[in-house]
Amino acid sequence: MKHIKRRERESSEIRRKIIEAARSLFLNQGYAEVSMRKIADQIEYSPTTIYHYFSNKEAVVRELLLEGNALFLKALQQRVDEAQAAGLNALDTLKTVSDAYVRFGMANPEYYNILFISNLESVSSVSLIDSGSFKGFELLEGGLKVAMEEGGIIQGDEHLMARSVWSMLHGLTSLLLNFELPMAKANNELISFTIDTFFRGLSR
Amino acid sequence: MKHIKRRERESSEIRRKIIEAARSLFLNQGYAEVSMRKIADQIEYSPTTIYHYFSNKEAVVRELLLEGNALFLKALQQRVDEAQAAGLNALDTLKTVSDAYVRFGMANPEYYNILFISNLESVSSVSLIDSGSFKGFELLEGGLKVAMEEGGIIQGDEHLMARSVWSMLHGLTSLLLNFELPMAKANNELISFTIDTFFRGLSR
Amino acid sequence: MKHIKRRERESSEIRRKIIEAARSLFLNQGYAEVSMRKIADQIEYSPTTIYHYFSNKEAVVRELLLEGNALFLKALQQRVDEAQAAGLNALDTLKTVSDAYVRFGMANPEYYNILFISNLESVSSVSLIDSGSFKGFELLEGGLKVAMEEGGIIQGDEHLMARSVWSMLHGLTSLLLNFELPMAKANNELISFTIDTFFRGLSR
Amino acid sequence: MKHIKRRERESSEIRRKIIEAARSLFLNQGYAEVSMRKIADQIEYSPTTIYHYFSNKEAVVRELLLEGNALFLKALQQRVDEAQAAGLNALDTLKTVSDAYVRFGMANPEYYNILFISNLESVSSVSLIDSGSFKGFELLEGGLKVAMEEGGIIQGDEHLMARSVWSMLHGLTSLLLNFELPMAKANNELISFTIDTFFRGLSR
DNA sequence: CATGAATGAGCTTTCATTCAT
DNA sequence: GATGAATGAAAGCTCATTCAT
Repeated sequence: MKHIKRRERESSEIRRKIIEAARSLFLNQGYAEVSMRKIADQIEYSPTTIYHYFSNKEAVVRELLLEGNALFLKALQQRVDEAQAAGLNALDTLKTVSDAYVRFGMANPEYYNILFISNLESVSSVSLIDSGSFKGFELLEGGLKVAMEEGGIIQGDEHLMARSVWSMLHGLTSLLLNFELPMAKANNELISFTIDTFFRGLSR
Repeated sequence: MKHIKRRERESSEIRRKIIEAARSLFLNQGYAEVSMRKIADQIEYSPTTIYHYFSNKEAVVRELLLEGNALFLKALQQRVDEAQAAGLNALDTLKTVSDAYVRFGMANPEYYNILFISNLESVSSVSLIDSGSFKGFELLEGGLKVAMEEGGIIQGDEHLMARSVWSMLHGLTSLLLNFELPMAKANNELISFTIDTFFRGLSR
Repeated sequence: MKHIKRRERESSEIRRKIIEAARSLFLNQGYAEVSMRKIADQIEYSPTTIYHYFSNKEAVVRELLLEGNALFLKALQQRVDEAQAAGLNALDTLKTVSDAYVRFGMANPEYYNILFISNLESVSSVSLIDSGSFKGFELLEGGLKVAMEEGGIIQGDEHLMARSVWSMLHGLTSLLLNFELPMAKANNELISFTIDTFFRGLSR
Repeated sequence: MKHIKRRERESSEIRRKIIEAARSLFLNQGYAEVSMRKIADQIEYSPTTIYHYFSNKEAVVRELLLEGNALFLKALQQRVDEAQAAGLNALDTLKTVSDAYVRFGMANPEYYNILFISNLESVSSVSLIDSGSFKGFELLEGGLKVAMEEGGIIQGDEHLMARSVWSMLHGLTSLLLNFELPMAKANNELISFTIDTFFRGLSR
């Protein structure tokens, strides 16, 4: 029994190492640079070993994608829970969740890239319906609907609004991540200013 | 003399062909798929020939980048000129230029990708100061300053505001380009709604 | 004791499964496609398990070869027995055994390929003397000798004749198996015509 | 001009070397052993170089196949011509062409294997209609028809007969090539005996 | 008895690039 | 001005096999 447990753990450890390495390569060099060989080099195993744990390269990336999805959704959901615990209204909840979106991206640039920037067509087999981005979208849409009912924001098509909010958040995040413009100063300020401005535009 | 002239012209023609081919490959298959061999195949010259006109692959991409920059800036500037010809105030000018930004991205996805999405680190040698994005940024910043003076928008740090506007525009454009979410309906509606909302948030 | 018996039986079962899987891969995809991994996958055991029952890949193939040999010889012998039970003369016996040869090949293409087409040099360690092909050859030779004595066929070197008959049968079988020429029509007709013609040539 | 010629020749020389190497590997080790690397090693070029001359492995094998086809047909045709020059009747022509068939196989074992033993499905793109085997078959069929008309052989379906003759020849050749049975003695004797016997069976 | 772990060697193929001509 | 020749490096992947447990 112990034996089995140890084995399983070891198994998982290498699996972990593999996707950690993939994640790091992804972060530092982009998708094109994630190669089985480089992963193998990084974890100091032979390339063949990776094929023990993943059936091919796509499977590695898919795992990364799924993991990112889960973390992303968890981060959003957690902020929602906190907001509700604090008794925030729908509009303020939307704002704090928006903040959580951007924070997630900044804290997990590699995941954010995988999820929303790199166009991983090859891995599209991951069901969009189950994906964090889809669920996150629904969460956003739901929040907007409630905010409308509460009268915090203007009436309108919540679907359209959700796409609009998402655009703003995505732009904010991806510029922060990939374009450290020389004039970049206070990122925090930019984040709150942008979110505030946008939601002010939505307020009645 | 004539000879030389003809040669030069031919030279330029091939240069043209090369970057056109690169652009098309970029558009249709993504950066990773742009290879010297594929460019050569497409223009029906040998790979070696490309090295007559460009010292290496990076140089080809850089040229594309410069070209994209120029077109991008031109598109924005043109809209500014039209706005001024029409006697628009600063706020409305900003809005129509914002529209131009997104339209450029949609009309020139390959350039937009090269300029703002693909992280072409290798080509970072292109001076940012001269880049279209930088000039576009200044243009935006200037517009915001004037709008403040005109009283159309709230007072504040125009630099911060410019980054904020840019974020919104970039998010809008890149989501439109790379994430045709299944729920995508009316893109035009999304564009105008987002821009309007954001600038309403900036208005006093 | 029971334990051992059970184990042995299980052992044999897996041995069986292994060579069955190998045979099926051989048949469906050719020798090159028989890999230890694929066999393992097919029987749903780990590749390592195979090495419990066979020392290496060659051993698996050799087993297949031996099995094929046995079946082949059995098929021929059975037809001989039937012929004698029916009181056929030597010439007619030869003809019906020839038919059995071709039928065996068509009914067991994978074995026929292993035995007579694939050139399994690596497995040449199987003693030819014990092989079905050798025994089959002797059977053929013996039949020819008797037929000569009976006066059904011309006098001559029965060894040479046996090789000759074998050639004809092998050509017939292997063309039928591996070259379904578009003009292929009635295989049965071809078989009987060829055998009849050849033995008419041998008749006095 | 000289320059160009030399280049072309060199070009062809390497092409030659490549397919010679492939041919030799084919002969000595079988199709599975023909690898781009091994070819490259044998001709002492880098594997990449081969891709200058052939677009992929299949193209190399296809060239071999085409070449074999051509040589095969040429060998048969030549014997036909000789027979006609010598004024042979149709039956004797068939017999000498049969001999040529077997001689070709023995003289060019690698080609014979490629053409008629290895089942090169991947290369089936070579049109069967144009193939040497098909043309050779037609030649055989035609000869049989004439022989019937001349009264040298029995009346019958010349198509069936051609398949039958082909079977006999193929069996003879492939046994000679791939099964040097220990009892092998006089191959020449076997060849003529088998051909004679078969055609005696066909004679009226 | 059975297997998970691991590997070195090999596979076909594409890449950017250089060099001589 | 243009190219054919050539390559080293790297890609994703499969193979038979060994070893410790």
